[in-house]
Amino acid sequence: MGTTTLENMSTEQRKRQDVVGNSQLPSVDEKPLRADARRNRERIIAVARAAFIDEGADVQMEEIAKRAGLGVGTLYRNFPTKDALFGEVMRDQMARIVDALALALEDENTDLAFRALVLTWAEDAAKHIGLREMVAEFPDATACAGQSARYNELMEVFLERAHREGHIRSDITVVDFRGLMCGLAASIAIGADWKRCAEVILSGLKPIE
Amino acid sequence: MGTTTLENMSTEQRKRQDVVGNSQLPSVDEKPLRADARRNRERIIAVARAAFIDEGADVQMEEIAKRAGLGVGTLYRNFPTKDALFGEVMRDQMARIVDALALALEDENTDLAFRALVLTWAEDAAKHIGLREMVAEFPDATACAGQSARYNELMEVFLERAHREGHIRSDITVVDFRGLMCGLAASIAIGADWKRCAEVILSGLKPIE
Amino acid sequence: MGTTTLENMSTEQRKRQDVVGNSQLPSVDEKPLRADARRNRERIIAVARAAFIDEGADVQMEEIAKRAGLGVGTLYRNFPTKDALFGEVMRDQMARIVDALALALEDENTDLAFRALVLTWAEDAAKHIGLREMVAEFPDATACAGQSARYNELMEVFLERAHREGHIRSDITVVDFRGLMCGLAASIAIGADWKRCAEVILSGLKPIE
Amino acid sequence: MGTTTLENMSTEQRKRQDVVGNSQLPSVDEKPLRADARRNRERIIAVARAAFIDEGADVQMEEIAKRAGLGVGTLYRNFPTKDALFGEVMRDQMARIVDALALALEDENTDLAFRALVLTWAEDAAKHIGLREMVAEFPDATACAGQSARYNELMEVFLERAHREGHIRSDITVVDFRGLMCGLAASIAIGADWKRCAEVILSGLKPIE
DNA sequence: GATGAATGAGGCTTCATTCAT
DNA sequence: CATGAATGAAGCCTCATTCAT
Repeated sequence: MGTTTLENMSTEQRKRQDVVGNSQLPSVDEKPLRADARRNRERIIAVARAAFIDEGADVQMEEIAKRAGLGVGTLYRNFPTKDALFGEVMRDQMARIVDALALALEDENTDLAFRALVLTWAEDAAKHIGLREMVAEFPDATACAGQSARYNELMEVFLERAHREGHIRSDITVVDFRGLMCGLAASIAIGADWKRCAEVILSGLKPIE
Repeated sequence: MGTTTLENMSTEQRKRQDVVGNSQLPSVDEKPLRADARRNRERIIAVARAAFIDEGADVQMEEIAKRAGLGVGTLYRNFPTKDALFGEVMRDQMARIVDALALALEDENTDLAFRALVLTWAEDAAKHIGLREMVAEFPDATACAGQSARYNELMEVFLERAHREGHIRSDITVVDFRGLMCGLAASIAIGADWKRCAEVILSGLKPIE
Repeated sequence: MGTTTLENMSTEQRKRQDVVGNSQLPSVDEKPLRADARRNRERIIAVARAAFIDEGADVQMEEIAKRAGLGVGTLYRNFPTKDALFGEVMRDQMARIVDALALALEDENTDLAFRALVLTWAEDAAKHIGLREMVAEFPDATACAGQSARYNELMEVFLERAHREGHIRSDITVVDFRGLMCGLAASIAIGADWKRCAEVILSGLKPIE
Repeated sequence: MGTTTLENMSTEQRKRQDVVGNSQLPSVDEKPLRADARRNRERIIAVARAAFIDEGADVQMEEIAKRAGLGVGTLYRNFPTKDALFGEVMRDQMARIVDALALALEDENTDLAFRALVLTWAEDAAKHIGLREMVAEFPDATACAGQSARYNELMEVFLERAHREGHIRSDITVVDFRGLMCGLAASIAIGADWKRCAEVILSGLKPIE
């Protein structure tokens, strides 16, 4: 009792915020009207993100350009290298994750918010098997050091609060948690059930009474 | 009671069997003795395994050849393609894992044996970050379908027994467990602490009282 | 009478259509003008054709690229594999041969047209010793199955007409004729005189009175 | 009348001498008895000849060694390079051809002997499609310059006699004839009927009345 | 000598990146 | 600025040849 289980998912569902978000790409149809150079950049990121989180980092630049309805040259005008693009996409993805985290922090029901955060992540990871690879490279990416730092700060607070409230073990660090989330994605990518794996992690994070 | 914790690791340690094993490569110095035509094949596997489990699948054939003190041709004499070599290494690695599992099954203390299995895996994964990639490809590898099937059988028994004895939840499937182990490796590869992550998984696998 | 001999070649010459055609490659000097993205493809084919019909199929892709003043990548952008390029060149060459055949069919003087066809082929084969190898692979090439079929149809008609008019033996099939032309090229490639060999074939094809 | 046609093949058959000969390879079973180092060389040539005339020059050295029941090293002990082996096989093959020619020269019925020579060659070429490639390289092979020269001498005589007796045209040189034979093999290799093609050549070689 | 494992130059192909239009 | 054709380094693989046993 007090423990949130899979049974009351409907309640939890309301709280979740998809860390992947809508993939409403800016439509290609609109003829290159003048000031949408900015649009292009966002369009590229959107397309690249979709490609990278769905298929992993080895999607080719030509392919991304094609899907964006652009030439490769335009990709390279916006991002000097593939790594830079991947980095930018990581930043974008990280921003969503940080946003979701920030939102979760506002929830006064720490336990429920924490559960929702992990479950949403698992569900997203089930839909986008490339997510694991992307989050696996976060630590190395100087590109999104800022986002990463903010994530760490927020998660630090979140973990601390959750611990204080008795929801999770005290020894888990932010790095551990990030690792576990990456691991969760890896489990799911291999074919494991996202709900059960998420429950194992969630359950395993609880304090040992 | 019954719960094995991190405190009595020294006891557990005795029980573990390294699933990676000693990497004592036959030294290169010894002049190519005649009868070790066979040795060479094993040498290649050993070197390739070291390379693949330490750095992942994209180590180049030339590099493996160099490390083995051989020309690429020799690699290709023994394995028709890079995939074949990788597959063989997977089979080799899988064999160790299956052996460790079989040994664990012989232990009458199911709980302890289970713990040891997971902890050893975590420790290995910490030392060899390429392991995640390798195990992630097991399911697809026809090369080691046999090993994989045997793993599933044994683990099925193990999980069933552990469940019956009240050590783990009942809903976890073999696929889930394999996924969790792969995920554990992924967590660790990102920099999370292997012991803590393993404990989270182990703890999370316990039945919900 | 009716028999055309080597003596009145000048007359025949007018009727012939070179099945190899002018090898006027677009000069390399002209700076890569924009609109000749299409030109480049043709340039590649032209260069590759020159290489293949002069030296055979084992000219390297790098070599062809170099001669075309291009990088290998450009070759592969236009043709996915070397076989595809060779196939395209075959199609191109076959088209010329079929065109020459179609033209010959329009000539009301069947005998003369037939002679001219064979003689032109012999002369071409003398200039391009790789032609034999190329025509030898026509039958297997799915790439130019259409051209090949059309050749067969036309030649069937041609042979039938020539036979009906009493110019060639009745037992010769289209396959035989193609074989003989390939053989003619082989004879010439070895150093035999193209005119004499062609005359032997032509004479041998006449009906046995 | 006087003209030999396909109808009386049985008569011709008696006169022919297979220029390919029996492929009775020295049996492998006999344990390396002492003085058969010599045997090995002949065995290699026999096996290599079978391989080359059946499949062409790109049969691999390993393959030939395997078929000969030997190691590659032994091949290379006997022949320094693949070209040397191929050259030796050419010499061997050429020897058979020269022998057949010499035998044909002994026949007082020049016309019949000539026909038989060509027909046998065509039949052999139909059975061994690699023959074309081999004879195509005779001219370049210094290895069998002697055989080649002898062939030329004998054929010179043969052609001269045949011409004198009114069986063949006067303008055909030995090089032409060799070319035509190579071409005949090429025709056949492509799928043309060996008999009809041979008849075309034979008929074409007759003097123009 | 015989053996066959080892060698490595050379060929085909890919794909991130550059650059002329 | 956008485009996409061109580039070429780098990776996989083959096979004639060498060499240790």
